[in-house]
Amino acid sequence: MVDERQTRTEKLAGEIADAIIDGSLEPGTRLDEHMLAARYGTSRTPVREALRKLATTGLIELRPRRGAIVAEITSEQLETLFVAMGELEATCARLSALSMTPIERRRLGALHDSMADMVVRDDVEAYAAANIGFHTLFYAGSHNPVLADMAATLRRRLAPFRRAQFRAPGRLALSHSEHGAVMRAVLAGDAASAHAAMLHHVSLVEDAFEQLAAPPAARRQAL
Amino acid sequence: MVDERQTRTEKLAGEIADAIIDGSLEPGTRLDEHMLAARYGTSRTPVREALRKLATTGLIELRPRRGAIVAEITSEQLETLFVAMGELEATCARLSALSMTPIERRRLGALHDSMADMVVRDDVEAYAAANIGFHTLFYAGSHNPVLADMAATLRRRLAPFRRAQFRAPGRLALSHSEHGAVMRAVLAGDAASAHAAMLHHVSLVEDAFEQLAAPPAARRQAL
DNA sequence: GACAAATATTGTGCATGCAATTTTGAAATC
DNA sequence: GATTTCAAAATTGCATGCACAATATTTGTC
Repeated sequence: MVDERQTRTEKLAGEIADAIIDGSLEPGTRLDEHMLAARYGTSRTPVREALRKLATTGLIELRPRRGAIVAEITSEQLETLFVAMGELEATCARLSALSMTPIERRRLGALHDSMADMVVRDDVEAYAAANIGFHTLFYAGSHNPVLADMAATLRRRLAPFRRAQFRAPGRLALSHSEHGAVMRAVLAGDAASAHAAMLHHVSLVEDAFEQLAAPPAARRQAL
Repeated sequence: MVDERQTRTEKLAGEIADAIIDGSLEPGTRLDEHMLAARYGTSRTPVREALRKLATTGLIELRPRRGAIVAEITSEQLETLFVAMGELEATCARLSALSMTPIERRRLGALHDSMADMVVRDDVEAYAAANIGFHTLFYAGSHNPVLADMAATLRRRLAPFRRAQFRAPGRLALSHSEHGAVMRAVLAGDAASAHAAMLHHVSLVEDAFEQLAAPPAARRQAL
């Protein structure tokens, strides 16, 4: 059997979070403690502790004595989350411009180059995966784990709403060109430009989301 | 009896957090579940749930199967937290410049004016209290509850390390003048300047902290 | 006397059970 | 037929107990 070093609570928190992010648990779903305990083959205690943890990330809503539900997000709150993520990413880019090491800068350039090929091949899958890596480089490059954590948590939380971000025609090339602007500013050590470029880049993603809006019905049917 | 609407878990989380922030529970202290349960007159279950919650804010460290301790912070981590808070505050100021309502702008001006009197009277207590209000105005003014929450949480977490921030001579006047710069940029709707001015302002606070550094011994004795 | 191994003890992780609150459903009234 | 009232069911909050892992202590050996 796999070396089971993490506690049931942690494993549960991860699995429930995944189920929410990949859409198996829709927003508004009641998270009955008995039901979850039965589904994952444990008692209610670790389920309760996992729910508390998820509640702090905002993924679920915990109402005292009234149980937990998968967080329902209004389009207004979604907008707020996207803005917050954009600002955090921009801040990470700003700090990256100031404090990335030469090795980190080289990695950034290499990744950006390899992504150019994916654009040419129109390989959406590969690009989407590499895109996460690209942004993660700035989290790390900020050399500030606190901000990096916040940004990563938000990105994860918004994942369900970004699935189709590269579907629209021309998105890949546009994204790559935006990446280039951010990268050049960071490599030049220009903090203000890096901030502005990243903010502009993530705003585009937000726009892409809005074009796909009215998602509740669409997402439900997608199950 | 007081209307006890919140659960024991929530109340416990609050009380333990307060104890950590006001210094009753020193960094490194082991948080024995039985001990806490006895001290607060409950069973271990709500204590455990409260500890999980505090762990996500970073106030305590939860090591699987090895119990919880009040987070020990290295000066490096503290630096990271101060930088993160500075960036978040600067971001809130930036957004405030873009989206504060006329009413919020008027309140900002009024508070800043009233703080001038406190500087003249050298009323450190009043100024410290008003200072929190001043910064809180930007959290609200960002019109982004997600960012506002993050900033407020960080400010709270750093509170123990900022107690003496206005002690040094001339600090009050300096702080007030910095506030003025931030305020003017925000009122002028100059996002970039607001960002820069706030970043500069909170960096000063960080410097003030560093002058008081080597805090472990000093803080212990202060109990 | 120092170090290693074995044992005892403490403390966490989790299961289970009970009390109290919330929710649901049905009956009764308007 | 709609609405209110009340009781039953379901569900959460919390307490308690047990098993196992981690730590402390003791014992034995070099």
